[in-house]
Amino acid sequence: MNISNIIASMIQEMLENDGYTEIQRNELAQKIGCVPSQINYVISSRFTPEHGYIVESRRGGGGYIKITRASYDRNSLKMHLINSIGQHLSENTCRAHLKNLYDRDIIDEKTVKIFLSALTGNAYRDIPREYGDIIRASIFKQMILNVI
Amino acid sequence: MNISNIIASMIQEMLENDGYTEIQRNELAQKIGCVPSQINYVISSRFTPEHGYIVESRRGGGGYIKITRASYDRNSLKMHLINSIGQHLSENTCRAHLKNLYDRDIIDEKTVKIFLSALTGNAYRDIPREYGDIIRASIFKQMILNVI
DNA sequence: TGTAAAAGGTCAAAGAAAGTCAAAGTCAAA
DNA sequence: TTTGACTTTGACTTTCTTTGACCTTTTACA
Repeated sequence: MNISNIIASMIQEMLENDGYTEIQRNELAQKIGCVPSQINYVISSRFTPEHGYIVESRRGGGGYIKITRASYDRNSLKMHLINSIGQHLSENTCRAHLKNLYDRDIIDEKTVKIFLSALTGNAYRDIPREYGDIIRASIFKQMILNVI
Repeated sequence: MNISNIIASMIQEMLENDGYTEIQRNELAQKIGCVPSQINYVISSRFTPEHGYIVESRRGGGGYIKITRASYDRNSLKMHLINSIGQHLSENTCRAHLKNLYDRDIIDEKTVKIFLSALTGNAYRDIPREYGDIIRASIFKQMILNVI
């Protein structure tokens, strides 16, 4: 059993109660006996949106890392979808996904509108296409987790 | 919990009644047990116009710091907000705006979550900050118009 | 009127977390 | 045995907080 797995299962355990936990990075690292940055490694390799987690953090005095498990129960379609999207997402593919979700009655019209206002349009015109597609992919996944 | 958060929630509490409070900086600092300038820090990091507050003060004998929660109607607030955002929008400023909208009951908790998932998080860390701020500004405005 | 006292304001340094990145290590599969 | 994915490590960076020395404005009153 490597250290990363141990860290991961510790975090899992903390999440057990209510799918939510707040950790102090340095404190946890010390308790486990690893370098602090390994906590980051574990989080970024095992607690990603693809895995169904939302991570927030704050630096400075009183800083923390907050991990939330998005409720899976709904439909694994959500996870499927998220996992099917790579690092990039074009506007067209994005629209296709949304149409699909709408057709299946997974999201309503208003929600489509919200998604579209965040994922298409002028917003993306002012920066290189490359970056637009990266950010669109990332936002899309995050929104699927949070909104649906 | 760090001291700044404690100070902030004390001020929040004082504002609760009628969205208005007047404090004595030194007195408050003494009561809390911090240096007076920390009060300034808290005010300038958490009670800004972006957060929806107006702060006035006066020095000398009988001096004070007056904090008021600004109140506008929905529509002018919306327009004001959109106009106040330029080409760039940092994550922190964005959060401040959202907190403000939430505090004023203009958007509910779920909507905050939707906004946050579109406007913050790892999505923006994979591309140069410059572009992230541009696209955040753009999406934010678009979402304000479409969602609220 | 001029000066001391009483506020509040500013700023930069030090401290406290978390984040990033790349180099080095491990290990199993081809 | 080489390769490539995954881990481990640590130096360096960024962000947020705490502290204190010094500054400015206002008032009181000799």
